Amino acid sequence: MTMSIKDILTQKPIGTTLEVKAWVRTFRSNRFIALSDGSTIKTLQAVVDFENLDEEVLKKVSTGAAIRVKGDLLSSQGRGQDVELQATELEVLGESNPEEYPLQPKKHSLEFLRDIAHLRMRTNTFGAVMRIRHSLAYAVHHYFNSTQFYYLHTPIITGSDAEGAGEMFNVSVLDKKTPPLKEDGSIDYSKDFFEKETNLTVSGQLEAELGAMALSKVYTFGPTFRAENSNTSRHLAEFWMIEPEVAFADLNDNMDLAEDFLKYVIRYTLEHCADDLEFLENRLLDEEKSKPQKDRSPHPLREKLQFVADNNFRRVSYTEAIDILRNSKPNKKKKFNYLIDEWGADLQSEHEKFLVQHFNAPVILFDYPASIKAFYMRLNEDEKTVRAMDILFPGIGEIVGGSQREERHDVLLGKMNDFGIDQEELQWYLDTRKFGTCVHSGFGLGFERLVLFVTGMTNIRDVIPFPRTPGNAEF
RNA sequence: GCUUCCUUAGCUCAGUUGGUUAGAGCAUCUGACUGUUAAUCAGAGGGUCCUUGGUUCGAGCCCAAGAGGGAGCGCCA
Repeated sequence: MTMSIKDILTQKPIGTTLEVKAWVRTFRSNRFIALSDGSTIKTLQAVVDFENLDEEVLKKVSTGAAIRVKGDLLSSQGRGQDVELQATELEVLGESNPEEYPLQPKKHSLEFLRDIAHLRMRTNTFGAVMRIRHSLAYAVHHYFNSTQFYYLHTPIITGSDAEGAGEMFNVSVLDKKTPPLKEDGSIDYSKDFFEKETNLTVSGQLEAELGAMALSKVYTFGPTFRAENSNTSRHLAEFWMIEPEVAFADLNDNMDLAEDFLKYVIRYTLEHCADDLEFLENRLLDEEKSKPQKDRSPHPLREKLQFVADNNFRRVSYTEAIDILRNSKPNKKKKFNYLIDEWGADLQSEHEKFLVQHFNAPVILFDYPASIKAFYMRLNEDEKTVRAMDILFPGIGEIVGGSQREERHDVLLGKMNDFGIDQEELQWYLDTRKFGTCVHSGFGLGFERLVLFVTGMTNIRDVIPFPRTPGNAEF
């Protein structure tokens, strides 16, 4: 019987004969092989009688090799594990030349592993991150399915350039050296594949709104592309975004949804990824040992997650936040790089960090000045602010951005004029406000930022299998 | 895009004021040992000191340009 290592270690069918196919992590004392098949962070110890095995076969049992082991599962004589596989058969399925294999049974820097991203999932750290990433994705679908949302597949190639969420990657099959030109010398996209200019999507929100106007509650969960030259540990050029959109929901409903959703998926990983979280927690503690006290995390990873799952997020209006910031110590002592003096200022990372620390909890900021937010956000009665909200997480900053959408046709039209957005381009979007318009809201959540928070990793390039960033599209 | 730091063995790093043959730990290989858990012990091999140009009698070290990477900022999710 072939079993996964996860099943063997949880079911512990002592006394049965099993076959395992897995990769060698370490081979100690010519007798003990630590085997990993990626099903769990834990390894299965296979015990071989090297006296009775072909020496040539044993020599090929090196770190990284794929092997098949058949044997009897026994309770272990050693202390490090409950059970072990006493091998009766051993076959090397795929060799791994130890002189060339870059992964050694020792610690590697995350920067080095990033260079060998095609192999890094074989390490404990990346195995744990990828399993948690999977569980979070599963929990996302589970949450929405169980609350009557429908999963809407919005287009990846978009003909709309009015989403306004950032620089776009152009999609074209035209000849790059001699593209067809219009009379004014610009590229004639009517000769292109789609007979118009197209780009990779920067957001599925506008299309999700169309879905919500028919199915009431929808969400997207797909790849998103931004051609911004952003060089930070929180940005990717290709990332996965979750965008729920709900008809008949106002901003308060939206905040409730986002908070409930985040708590659910975090709780889900606490329950289902305990081994991986424990490993990452210890990894983090170990790494932070060399840091000064002030740079260390205030709480171990799982405690931090439990805290977020158990406590209410602090809801603070932009206006209140400005008051808090204006009267804060770093502002009065001019420690901020950007001092807060008047209402209307955009909040910088340093201010968001201060607010999260000030409240010692995740913070939801809402009702921002209309001038610093997108055209589609609903104007408040004060005509100065819009029903926008951002959720700020410790260590991550903005994890969610959302709003109640402007459902009034004339107001939306006015805003589009103010922002210089072509009406004809978004005729289909305006139609939702013409036919059966209603109050509706939604938000966008950067999936990788969620994975960052839950895993305690610090660079977003380490929570996606193959990161795309400016100057880097390897693998 | 801006600021700043870094680049020496497979990996992580040390390398004094510019001075003879560039070091350590781990990894790898060889041997010993064998119920190990970062196994242990002995030995060996392993270098385009990121690249190019310059200063100098002499450059891993100084200067300039370039490449790659990290952190921070801006943009955002």
